[in-house]
Amino acid sequence: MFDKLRKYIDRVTSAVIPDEEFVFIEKAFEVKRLRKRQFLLHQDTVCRYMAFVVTGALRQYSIDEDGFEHIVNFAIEDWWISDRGSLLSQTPSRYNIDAVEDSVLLVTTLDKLNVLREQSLSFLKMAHILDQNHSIAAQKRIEAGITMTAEEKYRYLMAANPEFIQRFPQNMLASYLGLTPETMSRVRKQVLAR
Amino acid sequence: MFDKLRKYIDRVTSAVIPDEEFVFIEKAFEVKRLRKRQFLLHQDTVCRYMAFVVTGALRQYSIDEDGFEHIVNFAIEDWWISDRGSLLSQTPSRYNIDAVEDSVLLVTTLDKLNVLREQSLSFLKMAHILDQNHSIAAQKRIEAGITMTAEEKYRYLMAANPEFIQRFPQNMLASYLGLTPETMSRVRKQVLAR
DNA sequence: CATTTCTCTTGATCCATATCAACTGCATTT
DNA sequence: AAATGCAGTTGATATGGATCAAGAGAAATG
Repeated sequence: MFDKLRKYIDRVTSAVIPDEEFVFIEKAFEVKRLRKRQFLLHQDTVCRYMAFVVTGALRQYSIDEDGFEHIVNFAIEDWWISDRGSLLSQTPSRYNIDAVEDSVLLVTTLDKLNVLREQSLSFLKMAHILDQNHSIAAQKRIEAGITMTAEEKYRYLMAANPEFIQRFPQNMLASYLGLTPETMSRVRKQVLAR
Repeated sequence: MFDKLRKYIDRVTSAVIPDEEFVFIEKAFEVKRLRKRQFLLHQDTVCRYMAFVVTGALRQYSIDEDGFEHIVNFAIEDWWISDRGSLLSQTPSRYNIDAVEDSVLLVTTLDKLNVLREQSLSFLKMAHILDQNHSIAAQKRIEAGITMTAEEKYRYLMAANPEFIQRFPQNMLASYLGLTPETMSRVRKQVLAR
């Protein structure tokens, strides 16, 4: 359970966490299990958790005035998921996060997170690297949105996150790319044809 | 010159930097002046600087295979600009950054940045807050890209960054929103009509 | 295991935005 | 002040992707 998180931190920091440091990390997290369709975050509530995905798959999405869902993020094993804006400022979130598959998470709260960053240098480092990676990926995704055609978006997804394509149903992938399921189906056919 | 940066850090951290700490910050930065059209970063080169804009205006953009520019970021007074991905990993950038107006910057390098984060707690805090804000804004922009119509994008820009509309020519704003200048012009007319 | 409910596909049509083109200032250069 | 060029506007036309509709599997549910 916690071992998965430990290995993850070792990997992204390219180091090995000392046992005495990992104790703090263990104490800051608790296990949370979600069945498919259960929620980690409901819109209009304050985001309580920052979650590390041990097993399973989740999605983060908003719902527009016409009731349509727009998926803004996915998370699978070894990913983090939360609404940082809401968590940090303790204001209601515009997003929902729910489980696409039965999932096991390690969750922590804002307070514990703040303490943890002071207690564990490894964790601080990891958080920093995470921020960087996140910001780089976000930059690329913004660019994709204003630059790419439907087919290019799909190809980009195949290149950047092939796991997602195996893992999530096509209508969700379509939403994530900002396409309709119909267009997604046609584009996929096109791309696979060559 | 440096006073602008000092006030900025005080403001975002909601605190006052002690003099002895600000000395480190002053030492880590140097002044760089750019005339309109001069570059801070050329694509295919490694990004050297993280820059704080004292006065002026800059843009960050990529150029696609057909030679079209796509603006991914603007920066004006009190904004930071850099290609973090390139700076951090010391790999060639896909972006250009140039001055849209004559500009005065305070620039620092990766090495100095790393030292600075250890020397100044205020700076570390600021960097952290910056990361958060950046990641929240990026999330929203991604959502905007997959959710909004042309008119909604323009309205969103008016709401989120009204300074940009005064400051940058319309064709650049169009590129930033992922629209053609023609569509931009029509949408603007629409919006201003009411 | 039958029934209901999703998901995906395919076709027909529609619409928002891109593209192409011409014209009008402004601003910059000579 | 004439010449050149660029930013913005407006109109006509084209097109990528959305929408609407129907059917076929696949999967969840009683």
